[in-house]
Formats: sequence, structure tokens, C-alpha cells
Amino acid sequence: MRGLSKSDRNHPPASQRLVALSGFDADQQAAIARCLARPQRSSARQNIVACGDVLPPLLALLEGWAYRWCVLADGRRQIIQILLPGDIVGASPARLPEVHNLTALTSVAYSVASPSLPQADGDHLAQAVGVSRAWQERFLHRQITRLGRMSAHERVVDWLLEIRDRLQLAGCDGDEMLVPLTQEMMADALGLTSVHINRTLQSLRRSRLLEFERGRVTFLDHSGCEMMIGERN
Amino acid sequence: MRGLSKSDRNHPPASQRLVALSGFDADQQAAIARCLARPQRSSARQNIVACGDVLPPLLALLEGWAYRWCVLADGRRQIIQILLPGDIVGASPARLPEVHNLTALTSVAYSVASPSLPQADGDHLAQAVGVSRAWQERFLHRQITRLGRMSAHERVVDWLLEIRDRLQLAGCDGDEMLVPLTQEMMADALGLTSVHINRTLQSLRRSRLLEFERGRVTFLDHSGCEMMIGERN
DNA sequence: CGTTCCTTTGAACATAGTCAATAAACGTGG
DNA sequence: CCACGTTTATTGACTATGTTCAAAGGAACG
Repeated sequence: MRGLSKSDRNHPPASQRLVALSGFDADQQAAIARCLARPQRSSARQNIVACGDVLPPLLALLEGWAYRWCVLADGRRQIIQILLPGDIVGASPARLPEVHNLTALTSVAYSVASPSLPQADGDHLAQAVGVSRAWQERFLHRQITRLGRMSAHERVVDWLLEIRDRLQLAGCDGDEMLVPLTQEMMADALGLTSVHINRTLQSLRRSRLLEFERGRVTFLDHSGCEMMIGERN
Repeated sequence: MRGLSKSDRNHPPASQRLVALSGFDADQQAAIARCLARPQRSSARQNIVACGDVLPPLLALLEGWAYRWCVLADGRRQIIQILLPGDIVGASPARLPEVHNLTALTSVAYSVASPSLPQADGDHLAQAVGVSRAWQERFLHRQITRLGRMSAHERVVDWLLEIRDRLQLAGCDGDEMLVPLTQEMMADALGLTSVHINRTLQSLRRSRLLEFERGRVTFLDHSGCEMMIGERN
């Protein structure tokens, strides 16, 4: 019996998270698994869906992290959403071409729904998509509130706590986690500059709230962090 | 034959917008209409869904404007999304209690899906919800980019252009529109203060891009506005 | 017609951005 | 394993954008 590697703890099998999100039992989970085609792989920094593409009807991230982002005419970038193992992205029924990119942050495995499904399996799948979409909508709302109404310190803490909570649904516990983003990417996610992210992280460390060192995040004062951003559910 | 009143031009029947969004024909539109219960009405500032409530499975805004918003522990508010006639809000399959409020901005008419539907009608309805949700997701992404990466001037212009585009899907044309928000609400939508919104609007007027006077928006330099925020689709 | 809400203004302040240079870590090929 | 080039992190000085506080003027509305 081997211990969990860092990678296992931080990129656990997506199924666990999917089940936690949707409350499916093993049978239902198996039905969902049947719907998904053989996993595809991409390495870090590769585009999975480019701006202008039409998203496949369903794309489930199985391993690794990915992100959706777009870029303004003058090069400013915004990371819209981070995708963790277990997250599902579904095409709109309208089949609109996407206006943003979906890119692998680490090396990833993902799976695309097979076109022909047994009806029962498809139902489970549709439900899983619905549940996942509902959670993601909530995270988008939270991202909006973060960008619109929080200071740099609050944004960083709130964002890291959200990542932690989402990883915990996949069974990643403890006060430490690996967040494979550069400070510049964090800046693009949080609407700040990388310089300011750097200073904010240092300030959080000096106030002994958390540490961030080369992608390794350690929460030092858990309740202090949570107090900082108020009650959430 | 009477002319269109201001209210007609700015709060046109939701059906037109729904059809424009979804591409449904008259028959399909009628099927959707059958799914919707007798409209309910609320006056401005009334909560339609409060924080903590579970959203009904489907809620279609027929007339008037509404908005989704949440508030931080210390009272800072963020308006997450503006809802226009024809927008549909659907409960998540997970039936999570909402973490934000849905409030009438003007007096509104809305309709909630009746629980028992003929299957065919329900299918049309489900499709309409899917299409509407897809558009709304796109607008959420745009809101994130706006808050994360745009200056105050750009936020105001981009937001007003978005509102205009969305109203145009409902048949509201021309360089003028009524936007029934106070400057303080615009501030809460755009992540700014009302003082700064005020100064930004004045500056936009001085540079002859647009006018904003008591909720009446006039685009003076259309291409100037669009150039300001770069190409979008 | 008075009250309330909304808008406008000014001055001082704070937070975050810019620019530029240095240092540290990383990856790659020799 | 080391040398090199590249990316990422860190620092400082300066600037800019947006906030705060407070007060006054206007509209709307009973």
C-alpha cells in the first residue's frame, strides 16, 4: 500500500467529486462513466477549445486543472473560471461558437460524451450536467462579487478558499494544497496585476494568514481567513 | 392605431425576445406560452426570490426589469445580473437554496412554469431554458471580464452596449433607451462607487460619446463607443 | 410644500497600476 | 552536472485611478 502522492491528493479522481456534487450512487456513477468516451489527454498550456470553436455537447474534466479565459483587443486577459477534476462543461443548446478559450493548466485528461447513448444513461448524464452547471453558475456569481466588491487581500483569500472547498469535494483535505498557477495567472483571474498579487501574498504571509510558495498554499490562520470574507455558504 | 409608448419600446413583450433568442416559430412559442402559468406581478423593489429560498423550477420574466444581487457582511452590494423581459431563470436540478436575491427593478410581470406539462410542451420549454441559460452564461462571462479588466469608462460603455444589444433582441431600436437604474445601482453593478459613476458619465458626455440623464441613455457616437471596447461578438 | 431620495461637487486619501531593474527558479542542451 | 536562456518572482519609486467624506443642490412624490 502506497501513500498518496502530492498529485493524487491534489488531482484526485474526478468521479469522487462528481459524486459529491451530484449525490449519485455507485450505479448512477457507473452509468455516467459509460456515457463518456475514452479519455483524451492534453499537456499543460494546450488549448482544449479555442475561441470561435463550438464546444462539444459535453466535456468532463477527469484529471488536472484547466481554465477558461478571454483576451481584450489590447491584450488584457481575464481568466473567467478555473476548472477542477470533476467539472463538466456543456455546450449550449444554441450551439453558439465560444468567445473564450478553454486551456489546460496542467496536463489533463478529459472525456467527451459519446453521441449515441442508451436513454437511461443519457438521463443520468443530463442530470449530472445540470448539477455541475448549477454549481458553476454559483461560482461565476461569486467570481463577479469578488471582482466587483472585494479588495485585493479579500480576493486572494476568497479565491483560495473557494479552490480549497472545491478540492475538498474531491477528497483533498488538510491545510495545504497545490495551486498550479503563476502569480501572473492569479492576477488574470483576480483582476489585478502580478506585481500587486505578489505584494498581497507577502502581506498575507506577514499577517500570518497563509503562505504561498511556488504554488504551494498553506492556510496558517483558517478562521482568520474565513472571518476576512464573512459568512458564506 | 396608436404609437408605441416609451414603456412599450423599452419593455416590449418578452415573447419577441424569447423567439429571437431561441429561434422558435409561432407554434413553438405558443407551446411555451402554454407551459407558463398565469403571470404574477410585483412592484418595483419587491423581492421575487429572497436569499435562502429555493428558486422555482422555472421563472420567466415577461415585463419589466429585475436583478440578482448579493451583499457582503459589511453591506457592500454587488448586482450580479440584470434580467430583461424574455430572460428565464431556472432552478438548479440540485435545488440548492439561493445565495442571492432576485428583486424587481421596475414593476414586473413574471410567470412560473406549471408543474404538470404535456411532454411535447415541456420539451420546448426545456429547450428555451437551455438557450436562455446559454446566453446568460455568456453575459456572466462578459460581466467578469468587465469587472476584472476594464476601466470605469469602459465598464460603463460596455455595460450599456450590452443592455442595448439585449433590448434589441426584443425589438427596441434606436440610439436611445431607458435604463431604470439609479447611479448607485449602476455602481453596484459595475463594481464602482456612485460618485465615480457620476463623474464617469459626465466625462463620457463631455467627450460626446453618450448621454445619461435620469435613466435615459442616448448614444451620441456609436462607433466611438464600440471602438472603445474592441471587437466583440 | 416638505421630505426623501438622487445627483453633483470638492478636497483629501488609498488602493492598485506602471515601469524598470534585479534576483531566483526552471528547463534544456552540452 | 553545469552553463545558459527563459520564465517567474521580487523590489522600489512614481503615477493613476477610483474611494471616502461631507456638503449642497435638484427631482420626485406623497
